[in-house]
Amino acid sequence: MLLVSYISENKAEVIEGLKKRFFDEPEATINKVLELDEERRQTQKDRDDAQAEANKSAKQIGMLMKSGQKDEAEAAKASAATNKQKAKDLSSRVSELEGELQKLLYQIPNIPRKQVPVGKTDEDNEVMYERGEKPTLPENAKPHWDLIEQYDIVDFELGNKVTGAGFPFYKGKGARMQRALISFFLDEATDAGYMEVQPPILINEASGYGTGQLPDKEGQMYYMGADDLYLIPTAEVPITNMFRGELLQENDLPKKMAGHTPCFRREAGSWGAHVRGLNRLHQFDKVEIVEIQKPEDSEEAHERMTKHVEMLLEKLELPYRRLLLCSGDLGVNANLCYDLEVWSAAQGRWLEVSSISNFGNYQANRLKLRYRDNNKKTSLLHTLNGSALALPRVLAAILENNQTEKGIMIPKVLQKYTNFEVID
RNA sequence: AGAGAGUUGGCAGAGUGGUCGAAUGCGGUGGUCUUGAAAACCAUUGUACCGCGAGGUACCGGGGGUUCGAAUCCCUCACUCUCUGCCA
Repeated sequence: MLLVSYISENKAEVIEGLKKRFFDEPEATINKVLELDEERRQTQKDRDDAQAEANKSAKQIGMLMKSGQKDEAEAAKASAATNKQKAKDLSSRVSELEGELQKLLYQIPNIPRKQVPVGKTDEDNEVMYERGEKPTLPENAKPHWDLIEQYDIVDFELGNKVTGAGFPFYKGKGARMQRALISFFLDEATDAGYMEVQPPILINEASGYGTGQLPDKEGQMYYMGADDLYLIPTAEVPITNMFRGELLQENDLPKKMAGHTPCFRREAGSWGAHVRGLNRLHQFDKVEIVEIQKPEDSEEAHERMTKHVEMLLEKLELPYRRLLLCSGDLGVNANLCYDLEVWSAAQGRWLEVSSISNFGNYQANRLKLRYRDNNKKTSLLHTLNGSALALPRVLAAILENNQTEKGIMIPKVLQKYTNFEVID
């Protein structure tokens, strides 16, 4: 969430940013925030004063009791009680105001950076560039959902029986491909300086609020009511929350972590066109990279992370393009986001395989994630993350793009992980 | 899962109703001394909110309660440890 101090110091810019996002009634909302904050401050001041009085009386009573002046002590109790009641009333008013303010702040998205193009849907995203050569497919080329059946490497029917739609089994060379991709991605991340972590895949409510999945995306997560835990939609949640509430030292920065987890998404209401095969699943595997950076370094880190993911796609010999997300498609927590899409030759369309986001201090403010610089000043940190990479669509593209009469050719870089060169 | 014991500042560890934001030790920072270092000595050393400031307020696992006054008493939740049980 945004800092109230930031909102009040950059009111015009914030309203402008919200308009860019097509946010409803930006002026009214921002004014309400500032009003609530003003009232909260005043009420808290009154409360503190009343409490100070009460504390003073309590000390006096203590001394009177000690020196045996019981009557005076009894008299003082009356006025202490009045102040105490007053402080109590004001306290609950402060909590009320804080609650209202926070609720409002949770609804306000991050402010898009200047370079973010204005647009409402993914069609308005800006294609920055394309890399790699689109393959020429044989005449009888098939989409991946046919290929996985032909080679019996992913089984949706089995998944339907055991769990339900969107939970496929990977079998034989298909399963081995998954393991190969995970190892490859993690090895590359480790080489790039990320610490490998294996986080829990269930998270508590506080973590959900910390990275912003709660409250707004509650319906997208699987919820385990018996234990009040959520299945993670992405490793971003547990990994970033490693640092929730921490005060780091400048010399410990940056923090760079990479982790592989299954990811779970209910995708409520979003089933329909374009979701055949591996294009959209309820459970999928992903390697995620997360960075905690000083504010002045986050922009450079964002670019470096994106380059890292592009390098992965290049090594896998997949044609890709880089998109600058428009204001309407940008996630609420992010101020800048690049998507990487791979060319899925038989489907003849681009598939999103990675989103690399810079959240500025928006998440850090929720997380209370700060650092103390070498001048002893504490400030909020910046958080970033990106998929490096999401597996099913990468697999789909490899299957489609590399299909030949002899079978599916495995990219060279993966062969040492698969121990086979072709799926046939 | 059952029984018991715990949770205090960066760490260790006192404190069982009043001037306790909290002894003491270690660690950290600054200084004295030294050619330099160590040792010793001196000083300093939590976070957040409000306030121009002086200063005020809150925080001793979380939440609630009793009391004029709570780290200290009560309730509740979470977590940790020990023993027993179960288990990859």
